Amino acid sequence: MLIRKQGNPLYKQIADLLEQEIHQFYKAEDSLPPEQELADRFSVNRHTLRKGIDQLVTKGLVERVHGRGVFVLSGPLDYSIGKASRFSANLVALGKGSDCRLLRKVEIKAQGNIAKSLELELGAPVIWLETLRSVEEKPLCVISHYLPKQRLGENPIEYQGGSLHAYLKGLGIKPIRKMSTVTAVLPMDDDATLLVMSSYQPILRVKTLNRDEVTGLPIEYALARFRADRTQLSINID
Amino acid sequence: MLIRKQGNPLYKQIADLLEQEIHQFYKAEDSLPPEQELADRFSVNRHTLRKGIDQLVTKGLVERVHGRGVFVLSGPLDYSIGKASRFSANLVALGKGSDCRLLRKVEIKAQGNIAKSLELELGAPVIWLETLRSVEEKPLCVISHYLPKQRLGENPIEYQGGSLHAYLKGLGIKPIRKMSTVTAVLPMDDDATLLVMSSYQPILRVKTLNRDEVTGLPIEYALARFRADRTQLSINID
DNA sequence: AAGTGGTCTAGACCACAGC
DNA sequence: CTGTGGTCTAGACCACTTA
Repeated sequence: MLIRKQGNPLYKQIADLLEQEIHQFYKAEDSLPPEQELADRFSVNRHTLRKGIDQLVTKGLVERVHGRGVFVLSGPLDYSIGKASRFSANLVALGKGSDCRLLRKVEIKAQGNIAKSLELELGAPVIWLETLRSVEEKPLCVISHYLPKQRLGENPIEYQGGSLHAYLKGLGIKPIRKMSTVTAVLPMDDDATLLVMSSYQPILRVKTLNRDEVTGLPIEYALARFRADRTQLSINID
Repeated sequence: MLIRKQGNPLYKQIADLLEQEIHQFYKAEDSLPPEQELADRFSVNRHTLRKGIDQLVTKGLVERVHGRGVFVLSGPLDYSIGKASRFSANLVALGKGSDCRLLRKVEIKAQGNIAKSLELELGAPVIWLETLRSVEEKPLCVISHYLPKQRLGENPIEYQGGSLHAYLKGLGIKPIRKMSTVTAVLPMDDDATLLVMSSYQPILRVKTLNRDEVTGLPIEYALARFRADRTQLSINID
C-alpha cells in the first residue's frame, strides 16, 4: 500500500491519506483511531505514524490531546481582510481597549532588551504587567508591559485593570508613543490559550516604546500580541 | 547538565540553550555543529537533538540544508514605513543589495476595492503589476501594484523591473504614501512558492495607498506580502 | 569517499484522562 | 486500572553535498 520512495517519505504519504479520509469520513470533534492502531494499519512504526500526524497538526487539521486522542478540528478559517476590518485596532488608539483584564503583576529586575529599551541599569526594578484585552467579549490581544519602577514616583502600582494609560495619567505621567515595530509570528502556547486561538494562526507582534512627555524618559516598554484574524493595524501618515 | 523533568522535555531545553548560544556566538550564515556532535555534547540521542533543532526551524531561527548543515538565518529586516519610504530606498538605507523582478503586467478593469481605493469608476482601465523583491538573493516580498492608467499620462507602461517609484518619477509622478494597513495571514499557495517558504509560516500583508504629490489623486494601490520571518516593520510617529 | 542531514524501525518508559 | 498520547534511546540505512 505505502511505498518507500525518494521525495515522498512514508510519513508524508500517511499524512495525505489521513487528510483525505478526514475530509471524507470525519467531522469536527471526531477522534482518530489510536496511534498504535493506525501505525499497525499502515504497517509502519508508531514514530513514523506520529510524524505523519504532526503534519496535520501543523496544518491545523487535527489537534492532539494528551491522554485522550487526536481530534479533528473544524474547517479552515477565513482570513479575509474584510472580516478583520470589523475588529480593526487603530495603532494610535492602542491601550484603550474596551475591556482590559490584569493577568499578572510582578516586580522583576531589568535585563536584556528590557533594560536596554527602558534605558535602565541591569538589575533596576521593573514592574511587569500582563494584560488581556477583549473586544465584544472576545479576546483580542495580550500585552506585556514593562514599567521602570523608579520613574513611577513614590506611588506603589495599584493598577488593577482598565485603561493602563489612564492610570498612569493619574500618576502624573503622560506616555507618548515614539516607535513601534511590527512583525508576525506563530503564537507561543500560553498566548494561543489566552487568545483562544489555534497555534497555527499567526499573531501580530507589536513592540512599542513610550516615553513620558515631560521628562522624555522611557516610561513603558510593551510587547503586544494580537490575534491577526481580528486585527488590522492602521497607519496614517500626514 | 540537562535534567529530565515533567513539562520541560530535553528537546525543549536543548532548543532554549541553542537559541541562547546562537544569539551570543553565531551570526547569520554560520552553520551549527553537526547533529551527531551536538547530540554527543548534550548526551542525548540524535533524534532528541533533532527535535530540539526542529523548534528553532519552526521559530525561523535556523534553516536546514540537506547534506550541508544547519544554518543560522539573518534576523528580520527592519522595514520602515514613513511618508516617502519606498522599497528600494528602504533597503538601500540598510546597505543591502536588492532586486525587483516583474512577474506580470496586465491591464484590467477597475472593480471592488481597487476602484474604490483608487477613486475610479467601475471598469476604468488599471495596470496591474506583480513584482517579486529579493534581498541578497533571497525573496522577501511579493507586491501587487494597481495603477490607474488614465493618470499615467500618454505613456504606455514600459516598466520592466527595478525601482517602480523611480520609473514613475520618470513619468513626472511622485507617489506619496498616505495610508497603510498591516495584518498577518498565512500565505496563499502562489505566494508561498514565490517566497520559498512553508505555507504554515505567517506573512505580513501591507496594504498601501499612494497619492501623486502634485494632483493629490491616488496613483498606486499596493498589496504587499512580506515573509514575516525576514521582516519587521518600523513605524515612527512624530 | 567522507560528512551531513533525512527517514525509518524497535522497544521502553512516562504523563494524562477516564472508568 | 487501562488506554491514550509524549518523550527518549539505540541503531540502521538513505540522499544530498563537497571535495
